[in-house]
Amino acid sequence: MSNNLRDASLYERIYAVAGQIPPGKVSTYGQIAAIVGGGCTAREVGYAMAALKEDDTTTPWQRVINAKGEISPRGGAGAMMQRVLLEREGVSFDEQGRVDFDQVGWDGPLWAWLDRHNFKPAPSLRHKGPDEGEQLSLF
DNA sequence: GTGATGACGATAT
DNA sequence: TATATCGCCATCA
Repeated sequence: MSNNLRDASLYERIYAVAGQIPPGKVSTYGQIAAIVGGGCTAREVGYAMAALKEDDTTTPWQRVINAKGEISPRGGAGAMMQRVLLEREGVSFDEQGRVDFDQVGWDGPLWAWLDRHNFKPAPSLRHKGPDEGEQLSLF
């Protein structure tokens, strides 16, 4: 794909944002959609993840979960593998199989990264991070 | 071109 | 808090 994502397909942009989630952190379908913008909804993000090959290692699909903090029920083995991958990164689940967003929730990419890749999220999401410069405020 | 589908989300009950 | 319903919009048949 091109370095400049302005002309990239919707899926490519979704994968690019998802790829910014650091190990040990998780994001939600709605968050990714809000960052990508431009007619992207949570459903599209989920659809994009479903389109990935299961053995894909270039996109951290396992770090994208639903807004309830649960791994999306996609039928059996895949969901369990996703949980194992996250636990390997240090993400803990409670008795109900949920994660704590206060603990492992992703704060979003740096604004400089968004600008460099021509993403245009709502300006209201913009704020000053503690030591990491400007970033999004998604929580 | 048209309708069905879906790794979702917000709201109502 | 746990279901039920409806809205959402890019793909696909």
